[in-house]
Amino acid sequence: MQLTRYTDYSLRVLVYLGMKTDGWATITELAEFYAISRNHLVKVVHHLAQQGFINTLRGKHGGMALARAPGLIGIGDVVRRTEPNFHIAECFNPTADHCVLGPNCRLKSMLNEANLAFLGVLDRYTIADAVANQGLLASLLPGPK
Amino acid sequence: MQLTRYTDYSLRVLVYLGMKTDGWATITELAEFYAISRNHLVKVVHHLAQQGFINTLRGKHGGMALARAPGLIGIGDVVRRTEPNFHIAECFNPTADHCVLGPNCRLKSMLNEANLAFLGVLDRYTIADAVANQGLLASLLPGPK
DNA sequence: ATTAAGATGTATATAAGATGTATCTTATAT
DNA sequence: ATATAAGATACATCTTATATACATCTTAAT
Repeated sequence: MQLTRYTDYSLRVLVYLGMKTDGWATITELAEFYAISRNHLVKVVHHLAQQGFINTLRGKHGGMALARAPGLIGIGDVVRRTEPNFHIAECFNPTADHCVLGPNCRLKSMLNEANLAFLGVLDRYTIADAVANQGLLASLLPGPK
Repeated sequence: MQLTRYTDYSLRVLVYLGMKTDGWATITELAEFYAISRNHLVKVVHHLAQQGFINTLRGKHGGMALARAPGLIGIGDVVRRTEPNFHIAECFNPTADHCVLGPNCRLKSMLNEANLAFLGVLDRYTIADAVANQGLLASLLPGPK
């Protein structure tokens, strides 16, 4: 059981932005910092902007910043809007479900409850919580331009 | 976020065995009932036997049965022992972790807490709970030989 | 001895996910 | 105005995890 790297990267982008004192960054800067594919990050950033988590600006001196204070961005919310699906078992996916047990099986409701518990925990935290020890993290960042 | 089909099938095998009044079944019977790959099921069954959830018998009139009463087989236990990993994010996998934030990031502990909550819910249920409406399920089964 | 069942190891196919390439659009500094 | 630095978008490809298939071995009942 794992989240996609897409979701992982989404969270990391938001954490990074929460870490920066000026809150402003470019995709290239992020890709270099985390040493991950810039091309992939482009899509992550684009999606985060579509979902309203960040604001982006094209053109010279463009970049991105959090759209709200870090304390107002819930981790559960990010995961829910980023993870492609929560088809814990086959029966969660209407277009792929072939299980003959159907509604007679109680596994589905158990797994659903577990999934909600998972997200419920994440709903108790925000990006601000993830960045709590800002001092240490800041030391990893490149200095001010 | 989803469990592997391997885990899904493992649960279905146990549910099926819990459903049958005599508690005895063969791989072929299971593969036909669920209309899934027999070859894949072979491995699922083998693993369930290794983990002590079922007893198997080779040879003529062989097959499998639950090793304990359905009420003593916890769903969480099955999922934990069947799902190949719980690497919720990259940083959970020691051999693949490249994230520069390392221990300075609090996302990991949040995600871990969420994962434990997920399994915690499943720990409250057993195979017996999954089979609760035995009457309905029994009607789906082939009649006594 | 034969047969029906599971055990085991290896190989292959499939699908999802991650990444790469190319091109387009927008903003702004000069 | 124009050049340039950024993000936006579409498409192609590579990689890997997962699922499935195949072949052979082992065991037990008849």
